[in-house]
Amino acid sequence: MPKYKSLAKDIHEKIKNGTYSIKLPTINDFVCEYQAGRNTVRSALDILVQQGEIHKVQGSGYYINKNVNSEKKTLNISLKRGLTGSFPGQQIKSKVLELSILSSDEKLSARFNCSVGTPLYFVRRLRFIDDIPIGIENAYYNKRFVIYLNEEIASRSIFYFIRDELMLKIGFSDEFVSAKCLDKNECALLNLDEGQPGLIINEINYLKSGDIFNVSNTIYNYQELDLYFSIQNLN
Amino acid sequence: MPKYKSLAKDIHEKIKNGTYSIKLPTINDFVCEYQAGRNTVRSALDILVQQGEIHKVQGSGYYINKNVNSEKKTLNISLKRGLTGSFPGQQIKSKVLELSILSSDEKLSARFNCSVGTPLYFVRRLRFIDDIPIGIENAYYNKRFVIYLNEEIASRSIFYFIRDELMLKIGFSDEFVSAKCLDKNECALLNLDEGQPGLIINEINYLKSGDIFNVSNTIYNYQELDLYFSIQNLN
DNA sequence: ACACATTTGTCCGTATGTATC
DNA sequence: TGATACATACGGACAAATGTG
Repeated sequence: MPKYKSLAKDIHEKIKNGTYSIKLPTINDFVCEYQAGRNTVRSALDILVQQGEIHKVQGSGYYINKNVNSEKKTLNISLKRGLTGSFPGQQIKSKVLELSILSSDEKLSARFNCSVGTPLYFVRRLRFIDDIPIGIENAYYNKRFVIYLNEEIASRSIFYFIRDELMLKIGFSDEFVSAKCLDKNECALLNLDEGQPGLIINEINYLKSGDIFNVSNTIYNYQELDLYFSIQNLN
Repeated sequence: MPKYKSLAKDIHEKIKNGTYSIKLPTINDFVCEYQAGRNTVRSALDILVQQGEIHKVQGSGYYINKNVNSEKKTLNISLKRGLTGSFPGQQIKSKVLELSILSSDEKLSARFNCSVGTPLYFVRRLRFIDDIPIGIENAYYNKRFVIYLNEEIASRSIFYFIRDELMLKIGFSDEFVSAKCLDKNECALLNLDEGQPGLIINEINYLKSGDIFNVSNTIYNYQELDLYFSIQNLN
């Protein structure tokens, strides 16, 4: 792990520990503490800025963000850790509704940027946080990269399997968020009355190589979950 | 404007022009072309990466992202330009449903991180793209920073007014996305049948100073709009 | 399979600009 | 006004990944 990432991790831990109250030490303080260069410390802090954990004010310093409390659970999507990594204290379970291998058709190939006929895994899961149904995930994985999957893996964390077992290097993702009216079956799975809405995320996940390894559509339970992310103005 | 931002702007224009096909010139090419340092060019390209316009592959180069086409209009929220800046070709109109000054209560003060009684503008607008009702925006502005507003300004772009006339420096924002069932009135405003859902964004907007100048809740027309953003994996 | 060139990633140091306090 | 702290910009060295032959 590069130095700036391990710095970011360490500073993140200290923030969670309550080591700092509101204001972080200055860059120079960190430079001394960690025996690192200024730019390295800046890179580390920028990670935490991107993740919505802190913000910076020129001429003043770095400050810990207050977290706005919602009645619902809040999924910080910029963390890119999947449910399992996003709710560490809580019990994440997944009921595998379907797991199959199929051939990519025209439409999927367009999304995957692969040729028609490419073998894909299809996984449909009902996901729970502390036994509350939180989302219905329909995911396709390009078998060229995700060479193996089974029900046991899918019932735990596909994300960790891909990252830590298959050792794939996850790069970036395109996220499309929308809403829709759910059908009878979807409502039943999420324990919702008929005609209720769902919060939809369509995701295209890329490896660091730029290849797409996963395309998914997840219907989240709007009564239980909020999405959160922080945006830095680049104008 | 700093050099890396003007570089980013220039490269962005060239991408839109079709100057490059898929792969961008190398960093070194840009270093020569713009007489800039390597890190400056990297900073410029990183802006475009953040905005989901390009991606990079170590050892290989920078590549233009394919844009996935949706049937709906797509709002790239990481651009932080408001509707007016996000749909440049199209006609943005806003019908001001309410504009008033009020005193911050307990709940608003918690969100604004200000004391109870602080004067706030409240603006409720129905927003249109090419005469299609696209969203209902309920926004509060801290009068301490947004010292003036009127209906004429609100019917155009509050965002540009704040940035270009009031010269406030917009920093970052917290975004909370959810869905809900709309009530009769909300559906009527958005030309939806009763009982239809809405895509909700709750926003807290900060200045570069770290002060909150705006808190808003917008109900988007789920039939017309998708949200888009790109996420870089920082693990 | 291997070596090599290319290209991006990380890290350091330094100087100067700009905003805050 | 001066001191502090972050922002921008440049240059150089080496690491790591990719692509080629």
